[in-house]
Amino acid sequence: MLKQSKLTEVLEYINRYIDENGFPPTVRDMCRDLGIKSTATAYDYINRLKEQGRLEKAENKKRAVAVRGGSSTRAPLLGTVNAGQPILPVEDNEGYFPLPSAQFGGGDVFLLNVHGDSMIEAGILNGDRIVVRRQETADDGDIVVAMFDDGVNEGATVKRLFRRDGKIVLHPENAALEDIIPENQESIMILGKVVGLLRSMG
Amino acid sequence: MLKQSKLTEVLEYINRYIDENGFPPTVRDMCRDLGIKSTATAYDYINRLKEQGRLEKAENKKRAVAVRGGSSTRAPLLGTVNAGQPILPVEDNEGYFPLPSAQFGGGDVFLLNVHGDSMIEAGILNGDRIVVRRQETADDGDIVVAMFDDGVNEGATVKRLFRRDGKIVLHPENAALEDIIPENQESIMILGKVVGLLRSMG
DNA sequence: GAAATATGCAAACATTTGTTTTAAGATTTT
DNA sequence: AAAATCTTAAAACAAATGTTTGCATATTTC
Repeated sequence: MLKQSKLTEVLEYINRYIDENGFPPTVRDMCRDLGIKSTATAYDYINRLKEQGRLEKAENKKRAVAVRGGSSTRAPLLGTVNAGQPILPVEDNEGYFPLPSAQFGGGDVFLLNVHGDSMIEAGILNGDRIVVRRQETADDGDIVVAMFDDGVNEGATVKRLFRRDGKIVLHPENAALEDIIPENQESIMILGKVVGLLRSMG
Repeated sequence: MLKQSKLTEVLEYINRYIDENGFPPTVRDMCRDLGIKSTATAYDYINRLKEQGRLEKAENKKRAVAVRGGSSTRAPLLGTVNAGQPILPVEDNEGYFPLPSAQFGGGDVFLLNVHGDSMIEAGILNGDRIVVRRQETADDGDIVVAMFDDGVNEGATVKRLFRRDGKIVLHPENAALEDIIPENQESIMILGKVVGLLRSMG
């Protein structure tokens, strides 16, 4: 029986290669970088990893292996959101960012730059970049990105969502700001739930 | 002049393909999926995108295109740090995480899990994962990971660093906590500067 | 509207790269 | 220790895929 640790080492190599190059290695890349002396051996390792379900592989295609789950997901940065301003609705507007799937999971996520201090007491600061999972509903207490449009207030905003007296309340985590209870409740559209954030400092 | 929108469409296709398959498309994939009738045309598009710096491409290799900005750095998660506990010094202890280089830059960085509330007013919460750039010095006002060891206090900690009366002060961003001024100033070792953080929520 | 240029196509070509075959050690089993 | 099985290797093979060439058609320039 081949040692699991060897296969794991190969899998980690493939992960690393994809992270660094953006595309998977060939069997000959594996031979060179791992000290394997035959392409047949590397080929065999790949097939074993595939049998174990740890790797996906399309037959006969070149560089066509994909790590199950993948170590990174790609999320588009869609624009900027703050208290009251609309999101730029253009997809792929500011490029794609790879996110560590071990940190944020997979799924349909996008990024938004946060402007303003309305969520400062939840630890979301001006300039942070939030990770948003696309979903149309949310539970009480979730921090969401929501759009609404009534006569009084309008736009997209990041707030903690509550329901009170049958109405949706968008609650800023900032003692200086008031809860938002949109007049036109039907206009409220939840774009997603905030599942994480990235911050760059100094 | 070829329309930019067409090239952008091609780039988005490549992005999407990588998202769905985990590896880049071939010129023939592009022909089939985009209705292009010659591989030379698809080949030409790739080269134009490369000229514009929107795509990276390794010559002669199969499926060897990578979307620029999609590249990531790998950072090891070295352990946990809180106010007073030592870092586990084992490298590669909890695996490597790919970080978006567009967000955190390259360089020698590592990750640490943060335990405790000592930096809560700087927006660093319990459970956050900080991105630390390895360096041995720091400027006044930098948030650093530092170790020290004297009779009174010891261990590794995340604090804002100041110099006061010629002494290094480790300042918690939490009104409930006191500044730490290590007795044995010579024992202070700066492990790195906090340049970012990752947070998972809900 | 003719010349110049840019774009797209088809087909051939060249190379990379996955796959198979055969066999030599290494390890386990009998 | 012989037989059986597993692992790695070397080399050849086959297929996928990048690249080039020559030409036709559209678009721009004069």
